[in-house]
Amino acid sequence: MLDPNLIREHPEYVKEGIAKKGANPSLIVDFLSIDNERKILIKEVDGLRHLRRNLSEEIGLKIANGEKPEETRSKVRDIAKEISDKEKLLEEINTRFTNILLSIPNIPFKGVPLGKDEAENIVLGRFGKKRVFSFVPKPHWEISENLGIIDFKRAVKISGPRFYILRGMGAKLERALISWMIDLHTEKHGYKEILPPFLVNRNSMVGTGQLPKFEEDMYKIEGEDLFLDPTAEVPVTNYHSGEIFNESDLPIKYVAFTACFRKEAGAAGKDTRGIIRVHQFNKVEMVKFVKPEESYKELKTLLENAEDVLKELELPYQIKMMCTGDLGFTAAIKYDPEVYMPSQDKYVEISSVSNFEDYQARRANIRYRTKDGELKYVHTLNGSGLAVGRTMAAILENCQQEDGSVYVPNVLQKYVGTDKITKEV
RNA sequence: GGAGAGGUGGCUGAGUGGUUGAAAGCGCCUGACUCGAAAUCAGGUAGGAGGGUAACUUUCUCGUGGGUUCAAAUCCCACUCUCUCCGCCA
Repeated sequence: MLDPNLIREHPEYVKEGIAKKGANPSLIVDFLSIDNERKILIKEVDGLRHLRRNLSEEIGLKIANGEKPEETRSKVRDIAKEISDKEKLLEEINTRFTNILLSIPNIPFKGVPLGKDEAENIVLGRFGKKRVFSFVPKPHWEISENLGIIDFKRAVKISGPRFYILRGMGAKLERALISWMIDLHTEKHGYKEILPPFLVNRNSMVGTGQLPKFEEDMYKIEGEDLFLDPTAEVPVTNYHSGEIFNESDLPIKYVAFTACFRKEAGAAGKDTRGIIRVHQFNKVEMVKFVKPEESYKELKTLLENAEDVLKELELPYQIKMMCTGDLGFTAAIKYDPEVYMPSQDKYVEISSVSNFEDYQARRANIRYRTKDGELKYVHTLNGSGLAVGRTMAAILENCQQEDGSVYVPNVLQKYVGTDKITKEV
């Protein structure tokens, strides 16, 4: 959430900021009026509590002195009644206060280009060499079905649409990608590996900003306070919720593999074939907790770490910078590395690297103590490194051969145990 | 799932109705001593929300929520989590 003081002191700035994301600036007007009401009520309640306390102590003294406290006692009884009435009002207003704070999105970083939606995102650069094909490259779903390494039909039977089953070398390639990516980030980039639960509670989902606003996109366990991870960002960021670091502990860098579960509620008809948009996919995610003054430096290396995966796999990619309208609810800035898919001659999002500044840290209450003893919110960042299913799709398409086989990128051969995937039964 | 025990500050651990947001110890910070360090001595050391430029001040928080009472860390109820034993189970 945003700093309430920032909203109080610079309401116009905040209004403009959230308007760039397409949020309604009237949220800020509402917030300020609730805030005002709340402060008045707090003052009243605090005053009454103070009075009650003093009179109660008086009663104690009177009893000790052998005096009769009845008169004071009935006075306090009346005050207590008044307090409990006002407390109910305060509780109500506190709920409204929190709810509105939770529904105000983060403000874009000043360098983020203004834009309404994904059409106005900016390509910052293209990297890697696109292969010249001597044949018409096939889409990954054809390649994989021909090879017998992905089964789409039976996935529908046992689960439903937007699921898929990996078999044989398909399954092994997926496993290899996960292991290799984690090893790359732990050994080369200095991240600590975490394997978190795939189910998290509501509080965690609120902490990272998935809830309360995007509940319809999340899978919920019926009758329990549990949701399926939409991304490892949720368990890993909340790993430190409510905690206070020492300044010397920062930065903290984690890499985590989880399966990710998404309803894809608003995506009807989009990417219906293949493994690009599915309800369950594997992802390796990097998460950082850093000092505010270092967060943009850390963002840069985070992006480099994500790009490194693509570089080592020798996959052509581009970096897109999200415009204000496509940043999402919680991010202040976001870069999307996109991998080249030959069959469509298009770049497809394969990672997403964001700085949330202190927005998630406030929600999840993650702070650190400076050398001077001051408490401050950390900045949180995360980036996929990478979405494993989409990486597999990219490998299948970019590394396909005319005979239908697929060569395995150098760095993976050790993990897969072969340099070539051929048709299997 | 059944039975029992227990949740107090960074940690250990006192506290069973009235200046207790909380003794003591450890840890940490500052100062003194020291060439420096250790030891020792003195002092400081939870968080949230209001108010105040600030010093400071009011209030809330002893797992969570409710109740009793003029007054609750302390009494009552519910829930929750942890630990031990039994059962079940990958």
